[in-house]
Amino acid sequence: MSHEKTKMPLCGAHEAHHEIIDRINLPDDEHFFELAEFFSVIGDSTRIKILYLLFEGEMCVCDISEKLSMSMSAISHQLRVLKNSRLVKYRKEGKSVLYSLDDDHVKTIINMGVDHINEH
Amino acid sequence: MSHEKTKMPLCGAHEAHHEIIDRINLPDDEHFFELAEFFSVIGDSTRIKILYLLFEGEMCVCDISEKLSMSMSAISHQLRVLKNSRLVKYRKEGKSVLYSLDDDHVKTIINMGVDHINEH
DNA sequence: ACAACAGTTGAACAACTGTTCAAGTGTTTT
DNA sequence: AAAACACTTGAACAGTTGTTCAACTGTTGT
Repeated sequence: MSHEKTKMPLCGAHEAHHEIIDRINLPDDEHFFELAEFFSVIGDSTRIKILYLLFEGEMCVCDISEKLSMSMSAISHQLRVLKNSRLVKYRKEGKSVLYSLDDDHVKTIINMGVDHINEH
Repeated sequence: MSHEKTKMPLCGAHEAHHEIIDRINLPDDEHFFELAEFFSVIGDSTRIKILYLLFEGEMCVCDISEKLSMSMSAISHQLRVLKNSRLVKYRKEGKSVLYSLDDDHVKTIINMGVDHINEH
């Protein structure tokens, strides 16, 4: 018992635990980085507001800007982030650029976030 | 009707589009703030790694620290964030503090994030 | 009682993020 | 051609975030 103590590289916790822990194989860092990046994108209130608006249908930058009482520049910057994460797509129509959701189940993910908050 | 729609200016002069937009009622800022805060918490790779480990069962700070090759202090700081968001709970056992998931459907939410990434 | 252990905490600091501002593109109207 | 419009872009700036460091609490072992 006292001999094993020096061998144990981790805390003096139960060996049964360690056998379980050592068996856990985590994905590589790239996986976690991409996952974290995705959740960070919807982890900003401005971007969630934009997504909420786009739940109703496609919309131009000008309208989003007006509806959220923010500058077009600020909205444009955030739309680029959403676009880069494939949450949003766009099409040009004359002077306007019409944005819409690129992915239907983003709505589902956000609603699960709403559920989590409402449960507490 | 459909031909006119494509040529119709969306901002400024014409009001047809505005009538639709004006009807949209967004929740108040507090709702968006809480939602964004929740997604920000799982929008960090260290915290997602911790959650992945806790998917396998309860674990002490020391083990998480060792498994992720990070200082106990760094892990402890992040566990506090997860605890404050009710994603994680803990119980004390001697010198150790054993952390575990507080909420089962966090796993579901993260898996939806994985799906989103894999689709692109 | 003392030392080692497991973990927490606050301050400090570098890295990152979101908004603003000013200048730019391209399209439409006059 | 020129002006107005609907955006986009890069730089700058303040505010936020994650990790480290050092000091601390409380428990266990000798």
